Amino acid sequence: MPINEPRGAAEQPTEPVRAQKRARILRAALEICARDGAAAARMEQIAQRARVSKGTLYRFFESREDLLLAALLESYPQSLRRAVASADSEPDPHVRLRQVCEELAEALVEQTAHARVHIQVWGVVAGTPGFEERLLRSLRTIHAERRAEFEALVRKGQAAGVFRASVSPTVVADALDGLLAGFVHRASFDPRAASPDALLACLEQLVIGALTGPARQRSPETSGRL
Amino acid sequence: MPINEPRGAAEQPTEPVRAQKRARILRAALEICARDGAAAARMEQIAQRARVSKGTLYRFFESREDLLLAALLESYPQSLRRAVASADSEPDPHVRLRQVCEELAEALVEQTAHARVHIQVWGVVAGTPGFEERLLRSLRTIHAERRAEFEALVRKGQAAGVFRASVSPTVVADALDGLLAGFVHRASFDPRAASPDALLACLEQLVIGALTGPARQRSPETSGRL
Amino acid sequence: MPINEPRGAAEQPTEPVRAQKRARILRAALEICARDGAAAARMEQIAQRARVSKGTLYRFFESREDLLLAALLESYPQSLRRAVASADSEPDPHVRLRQVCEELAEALVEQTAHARVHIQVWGVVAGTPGFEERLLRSLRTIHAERRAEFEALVRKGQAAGVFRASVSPTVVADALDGLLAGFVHRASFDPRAASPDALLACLEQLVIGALTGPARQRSPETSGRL
Amino acid sequence: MPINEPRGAAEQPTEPVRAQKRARILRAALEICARDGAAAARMEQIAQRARVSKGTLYRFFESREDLLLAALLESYPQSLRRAVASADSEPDPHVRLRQVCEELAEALVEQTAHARVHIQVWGVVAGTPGFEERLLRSLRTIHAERRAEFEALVRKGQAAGVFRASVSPTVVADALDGLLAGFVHRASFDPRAASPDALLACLEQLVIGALTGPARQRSPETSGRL
DNA sequence: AATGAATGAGTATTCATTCAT
DNA sequence: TATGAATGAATACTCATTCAT
Repeated sequence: MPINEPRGAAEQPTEPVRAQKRARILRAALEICARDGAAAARMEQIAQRARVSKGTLYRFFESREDLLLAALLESYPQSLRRAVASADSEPDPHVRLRQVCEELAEALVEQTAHARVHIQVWGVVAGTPGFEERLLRSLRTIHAERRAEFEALVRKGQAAGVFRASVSPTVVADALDGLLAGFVHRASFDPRAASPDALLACLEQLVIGALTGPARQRSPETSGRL
Repeated sequence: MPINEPRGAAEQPTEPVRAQKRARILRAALEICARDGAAAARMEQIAQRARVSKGTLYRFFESREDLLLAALLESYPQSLRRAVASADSEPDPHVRLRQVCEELAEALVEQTAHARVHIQVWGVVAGTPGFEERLLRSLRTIHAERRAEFEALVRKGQAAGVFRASVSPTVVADALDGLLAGFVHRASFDPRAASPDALLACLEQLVIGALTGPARQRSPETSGRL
Repeated sequence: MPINEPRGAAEQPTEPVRAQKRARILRAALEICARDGAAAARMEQIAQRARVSKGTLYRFFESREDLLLAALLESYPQSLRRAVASADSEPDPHVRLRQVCEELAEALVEQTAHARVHIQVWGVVAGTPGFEERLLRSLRTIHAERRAEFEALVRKGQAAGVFRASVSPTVVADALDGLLAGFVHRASFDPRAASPDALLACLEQLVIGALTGPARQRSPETSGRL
Repeated sequence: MPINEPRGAAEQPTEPVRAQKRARILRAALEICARDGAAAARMEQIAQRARVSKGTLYRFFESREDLLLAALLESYPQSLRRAVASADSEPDPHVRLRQVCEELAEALVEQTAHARVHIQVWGVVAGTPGFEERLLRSLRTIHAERRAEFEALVRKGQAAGVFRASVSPTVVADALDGLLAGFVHRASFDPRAASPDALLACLEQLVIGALTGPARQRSPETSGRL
């Protein structure tokens, strides 16, 4: 096999380098957007931060809009999906539901930081034909996937007979997604009030409560404290 | 004090004219932001639509940021507060809660339209020292007031003994506000999925359910009343 | 009448000022094109020379192409038409023909200076859709008018019986126009060889000769000297 | 000297390859200039069409101006000289003169196509010190050579006693060259009006007419031979 | 010698803001 | 007070040229 190495070696090193450069550019753009706002993100500044020249930016992205949108979208999935990406191996729906709620609360802070960039870039991309559509489509997909996961979780618990059948899985999924989105939104201008704890309390008292019954939210001795 | 009226009469007629002109400018700015995005809202265009000259704009607002922010903030309260401003006279907390939920669902569409402007203007104002802070402070106030109203409503029902005491009024207020904000956010890119009906279902099954008990929520004899 | 003056005076001064400014801009552009070439004519430079700001340029012309083309076209007619614009009152076709030939020879120098600008601007405008077509259409018109004048002159002389009827007026017009254009072209890179005298000799020996007969080009005693 | 061939054989094969590559580059440049205009001729595009890399271009030409100017100048002689390069063996000056006129008319179309490139490249080169001078010097030489050929033709005919001695050979040469240049110029924006036929008519009625006398030009017995 | 990725100087254009009228 | 002509700072993007491979 070492005999074949050289052939590929001549090209292989190129790709990682290119990918790294691209990643550096996107990270630079994201950092600047988060700090100064996307409207203030100059190509020159992004290039400097990524340690490339202005011209190089255009070897990777067609335009400023293209670059900023890529920076947003390629940072989105990780941030949003991580919320429900934890070990799916937990068999007990009760425990799993609780885990998911806690993960959502934990994700709040990170997502809030992202929300700022999201708004910034949306503002830049809005009105640019094609780009806004790409952004919207991407968001729809992400949220739809997240809701589908929530819904599957509820159905599994209902099938197992541990969650109330009277509550619609769709509604629960909408509520989980909606509460997270709402808290992210509010946290972007009022992080103190829209805290992870407050989100967790909502999820426990309303969502878990609806699925498991008000008296058994968690365990008798702790429910009173929440 | 009608007695004082005549005194100011010499200039009073001027004031309404000035106020009207200011309102015309703000309305023009808002319409253009809603249609083309704030980034595309040119001072020239705003002036034309408001039927004043470009120079006049600067007799009312210090800068473009100032004008756009004013257009956003002064349109905010109406849109947000209207959601809970309806007849507060309803004495029955059950009915009142239901009304509020329906009002929230109804407000969704209008608020979604406003969310677009909100994002646009935020993008413009972001990075302008002072202005962004004004925007955030204003948002905090609006949401705090809204949550206070929700909370008062819950407390009243609990005091009357018709709402469960085990649910925290704060949590319910957070959830109402959060669900609305989340649905508004999602509706801004997926209005079909984040429909008023879906929001209403969440509010009914989770919020009303938590306050009034799951058993009454769906039972034949009570569902009609809700 | 002085009573009416003030009314018009309030607006009238504006128009001349505007027209003067426009003319200043065009002259500045033309001078720079003639000296450095149109490709090197920067908007900044034109603005400085016209003593206006860069932004003002765009209040008069949509784009750089628009400005340069206007500078070329609005300087064209004068230069080209002057060649045959002299007193048309001369009744004797012989004398008139001779006058026209001398005028053409005199126009050579000025037109040659213009030819440089012409080439420069054409190079800039070429490839800009719409602008190149405007340039070509304008040129066609100018040359067609000039040839029509030449043709009319010949016909008049033939009708009077003083020019040979065997020579086609169209051909003479083509030749006059062609010789002038050819000499202008050559003079643009070899002004010494393509001199007004050389052009005049061509016109006399060939064109006048063809119309009036080889022996009588002018008068017996001078024909030998030419 | 075929004997010397082998010695250089080690590198000679390289030379043709190099020359071919150079020719490919020039042809590519010319084609692109003719189609899109010289201002739009990108080094990248020229390289692609010539099937070499951008870097290679600079092993043959110092700069873009150098390359475009070479493309223009090295295509010029062929185009211009071909007009009078045909069989010089014709002994009869009458026939030869007629041939040359017909060749000029035929050359018009091709030269007009070339004129476009000429203008384009001139526009690019103008203002670049040194290059513009090279262009002008080259043009002067080409036209001087052409006029010298015309002049020699006339002198030969006059020496043989078949052309009128009263017409200056220099003037005829100027007129032939001037008419061709003028028609080429005009054909570049009005190819319909400045047709080969129109040029031929001018040459026949004026130039040939002046040399052979108006009476013989159209008389039945000679017109067939012309 | 050949390649083509990287560079960065160079510029047309926009538009918020000013201020003479 | 209102106007809108004038201003000029600010910036995305291009492309000739270089040079490490």
